[in-house]
Amino acid sequence: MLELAILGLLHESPMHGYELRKQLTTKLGAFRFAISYGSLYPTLRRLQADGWISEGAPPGMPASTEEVPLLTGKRGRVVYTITAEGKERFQELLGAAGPETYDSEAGFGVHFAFFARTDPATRLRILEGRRRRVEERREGLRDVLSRAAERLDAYTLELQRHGLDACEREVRWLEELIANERNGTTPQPPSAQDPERSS
Amino acid sequence: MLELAILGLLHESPMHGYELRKQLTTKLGAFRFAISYGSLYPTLRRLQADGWISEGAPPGMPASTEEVPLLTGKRGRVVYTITAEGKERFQELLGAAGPETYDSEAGFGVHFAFFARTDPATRLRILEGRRRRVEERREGLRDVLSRAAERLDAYTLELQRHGLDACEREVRWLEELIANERNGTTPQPPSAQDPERSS
DNA sequence: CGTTCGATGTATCGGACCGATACATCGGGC
DNA sequence: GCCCGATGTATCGGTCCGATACATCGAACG
Repeated sequence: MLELAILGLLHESPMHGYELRKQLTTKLGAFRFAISYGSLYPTLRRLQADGWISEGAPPGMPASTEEVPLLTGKRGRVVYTITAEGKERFQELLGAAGPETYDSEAGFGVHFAFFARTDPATRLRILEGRRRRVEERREGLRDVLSRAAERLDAYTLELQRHGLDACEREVRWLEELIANERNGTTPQPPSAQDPERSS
Repeated sequence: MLELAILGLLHESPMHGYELRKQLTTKLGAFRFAISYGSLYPTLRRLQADGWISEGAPPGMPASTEEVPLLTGKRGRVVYTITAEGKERFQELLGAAGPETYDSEAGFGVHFAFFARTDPATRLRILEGRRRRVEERREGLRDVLSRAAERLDAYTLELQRHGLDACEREVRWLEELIANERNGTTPQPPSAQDPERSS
């Protein structure tokens, strides 16, 4: 999950850890409150070991802009740049639409956040998969509320009702997005200003 | 988190792992889809080591009812019973209203699910703490939407909007619950049929 | 009658992610 | 001159998840 998110952000521009976390928080803030450094830094090191990202400025760009002068001490800010292999990996992860994509809030949120760079067919598959998942959950809650309501106290009942309401709302939201997706009226800016693969 | 949930369920009646998971799923199904055995069984063992629960039927009850006859093979079903210390521990956890109580969905959900056995003052503190947390999140989303809207693509924007909507809805829900709580018109069954401490 | 299949049931392992914590630098206000 | 909050990198222990394995039981199906 974090892997996709990090690659996606570094695909837009090189960044160091702190900035990465801030961007992660604002872009995915709707689904998770904040990403912990305890997961961010280990993941960064793993991505680097796998060759998807590398330390330092991108090879094409001169590294002299402004990231170096600030580090007077020993442990300066470390800028991470996505590699060519990393970009391929990103596309691969983007295209994946397995259960891990819609099972968790976070998983769906991250994929959705990069929908502008996902091809339309995959977008549709992810939205429909997510809808199916939420519908299952909704049915489960309805069953509990209709069949076992008398055996639960009022607070638990209220919790279920609130959960059911949220499910119904999300399903309606997804329906709308799916409909938009089908007739191309996507709420998305035309790809003119974002040429899909700028490398 | 799991600790509180398990103690709460075992407080109602002794149970084995499988049944525990099912109850967990229906009672807390509004917040988490299902609890994994990978967390359930280790937690059960930890609780047993700490002395909060014990294997076998409760000391007061004859264990002959129906849990023993089914185990013909070697590894039969293991019934867990809450101990007296476990009940104290449960009360202690119930009364806690720290950040861990409202920070995560799951944490809040579990506490809320046992509100019928929580004292009114704690209920109010937890609801208000949760509201505060969700309001902060809501403000963060509003800031992003008003200040950085033009720098985000339409999908990310839509995600934020949906998140903001969910936050506003939850705040309203909490307001209602808090109001009910304050003038005693709680949607809760009077404590007559559940004498708080039946041991 | 055997067999297969789904529900019931216990259990472990690796991995993802979090929360707390530590430490270091820098700019600005007092 | 000093402290404080924002910036910045990093680790550690712990919680929980997902996949997997394995065993029993009753019912369905040939």
